[in-house]
Amino acid sequence: MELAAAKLKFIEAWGKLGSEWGINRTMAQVHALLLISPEALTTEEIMEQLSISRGNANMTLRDLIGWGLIEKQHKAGERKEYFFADKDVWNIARQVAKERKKRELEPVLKVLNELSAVKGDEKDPEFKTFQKSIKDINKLAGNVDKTLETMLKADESWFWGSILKVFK
Amino acid sequence: MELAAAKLKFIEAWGKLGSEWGINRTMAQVHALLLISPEALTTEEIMEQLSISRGNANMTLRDLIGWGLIEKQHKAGERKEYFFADKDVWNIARQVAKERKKRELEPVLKVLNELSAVKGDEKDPEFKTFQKSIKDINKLAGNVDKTLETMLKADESWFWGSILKVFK
DNA sequence: ATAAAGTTTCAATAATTTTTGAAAGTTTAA
DNA sequence: TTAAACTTTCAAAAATTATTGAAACTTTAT
Repeated sequence: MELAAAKLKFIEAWGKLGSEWGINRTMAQVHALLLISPEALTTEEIMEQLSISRGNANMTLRDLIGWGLIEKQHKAGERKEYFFADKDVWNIARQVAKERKKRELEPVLKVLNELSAVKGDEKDPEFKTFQKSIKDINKLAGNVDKTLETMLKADESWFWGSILKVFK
Repeated sequence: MELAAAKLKFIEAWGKLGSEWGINRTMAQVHALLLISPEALTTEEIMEQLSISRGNANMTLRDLIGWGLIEKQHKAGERKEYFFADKDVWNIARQVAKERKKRELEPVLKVLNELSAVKGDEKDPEFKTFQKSIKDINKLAGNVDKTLETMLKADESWFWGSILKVFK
């Protein structure tokens, strides 16, 4: 396979994975493009390479900055803004984990905690089943939360080294 | 909070979480409903409680069966089909992990492996950057894959016990 | 065989999400 | 200032995804 074809394939695969995980396809594709670009790119270049509109490119780039996955770069003596992606895959994973934890896991944990406090008739099977499910989900979510906390602070090789050693 | 209100809140929260993770909201809500129901429910009851159409209920229930999250139950002397959810939250987590691994992670790993094999000019920064990103993503995906494999076979308390002990 | 009870299908519709593109806004240099 | 270069916004359109509901189908009991 040619490099050009391989790049397209990667951008497509990354876009598909993103959309399956609740991340808009274009956003994942722009991220993929910047991830494999040695140089920072302009909005124009991104628009052209992915055949997307200026508005879409602008919004998507803004979102990616919001996710902490890319940054703006200014080149001396140039008006144009350039964009580049952090190439460190472990940083990317941590950044995504951090944002999704904050945006999705934490609100759910909050609701689960409220629901844990609901009182009811201990003899009522409806109540007992509800209570047990909430308790179990809460426990699982708490474990996921603690593991993510560790991951966010950890060095890649230590993290996987520890996990894979135990799981040998 | 009343039990009835709490149930609605749980169904809503579960539906929202599902939709943020690429799972259709109705599917997550039906799952939530069955998860907190001590008894198996009929299609009629599900339609009514969630205000959804028969067609939607039928398709959603079929999908949930396909994900291995619920099962059909036949009651003696009754024509109707009843549905119930596995209440074991660890089983649910494993089942979801198993399906998403199969449906999403594995296809991506396949593409990444193909892309790892692409040859090019070692002096070309375009090629070097591409190659490094693919390699790094491949490594991360491989570690995730191994960890999921372990999780799929593991007992809940052993799994979290091992992880949290190391990460203390 | 037939009718009632129940289930499935799927074309049409509705809802939601994404994208466009042109206008408005901003910054810089002369 | 002015105008060119560039960026941002957002209402409208397009694309995608989810839902409906009625007809077709299947199963069971008589």
